Amino acid sequence: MFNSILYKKPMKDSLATLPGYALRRASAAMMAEFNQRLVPLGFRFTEASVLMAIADNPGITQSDIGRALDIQRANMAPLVGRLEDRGLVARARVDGRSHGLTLTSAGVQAINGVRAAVDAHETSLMARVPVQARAVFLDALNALWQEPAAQSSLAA
Amino acid sequence: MFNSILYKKPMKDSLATLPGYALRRASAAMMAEFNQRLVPLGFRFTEASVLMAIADNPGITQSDIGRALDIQRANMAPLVGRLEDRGLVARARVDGRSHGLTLTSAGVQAINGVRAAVDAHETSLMARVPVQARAVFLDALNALWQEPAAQSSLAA
DNA sequence: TATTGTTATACTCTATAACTATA
DNA sequence: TATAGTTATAGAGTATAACAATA
Repeated sequence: MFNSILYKKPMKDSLATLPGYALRRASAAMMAEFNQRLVPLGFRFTEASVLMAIADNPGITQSDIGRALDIQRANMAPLVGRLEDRGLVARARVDGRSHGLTLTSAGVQAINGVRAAVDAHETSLMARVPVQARAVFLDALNALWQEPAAQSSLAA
Repeated sequence: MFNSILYKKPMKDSLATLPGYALRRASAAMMAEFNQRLVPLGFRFTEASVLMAIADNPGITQSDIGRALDIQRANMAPLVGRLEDRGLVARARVDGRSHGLTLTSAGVQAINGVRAAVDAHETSLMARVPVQARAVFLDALNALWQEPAAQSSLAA
């Protein structure tokens, strides 16, 4: 059995020809790689994305972040709470019910590390995309979640 | 506030220009849509993918499926257990420790429904991909998880 | 020694319901 | 009535460690 790997007949894998399956595997692989980059920074993916949203939009509310990033309000609460406990984010009441979020100075330092990790990750990712696909790859991905599903998508 | 939506200034969203972020959002959106298609069939995504792997490779073992689909051995046990309890999959000892998996007749019927859902989903997905991207989209996605990461990918 | 299947366990993300206080 | 934030809870996917049986 010294060569069990070489002699093992390859399994049929009809899943690999399906764009939907490939999309999920690609996303999972890239998320795993990106999360490894975030480990030394002490962040998880959702925390990093929320920090970036606040850095881009100082004073934004939790609900607006949730709508933009597709994170439930209920899940934003403990997430922002952790960032506040770490001294990275400050809440300031906008009106009686809304909190405007801003980065503290420690938060600004943290976002710099996050952006470096993001840049490295995006470079690594695009390097694996075939050259002839690079110009259209981002638009194709964005079309899948930004465009409304075609009419009667569930009946297509 | 009758027009709060119209007058709400659009937030800056630097995430939307990142292929890695777009990949995750696209995958999440497509998974949500596909899972909705599977609800009436009574399956979850991982169950459907395992059924397809067995249909393509009768007699395959749990460990081989796990390696092909990137599912941990430990997580295959309860997953296959559920399919067996529903009478869709049969286990037959290959040797003292391996079980070869095959579909029962009920499993064959189930896989037909799964394949119909998959076909509808893939059609709906590709319809949203810009025409000029379709020829290269699948290869780009597969490159992201099938190709080994570039050397020193975490330092790139 | 390595592999298969298994159990137990834990973490992350996600989803819903319900509550308060405010608009 | 609708919205913001919160709490509690549950489901699904994923990850590691450990074990017995077998190769």
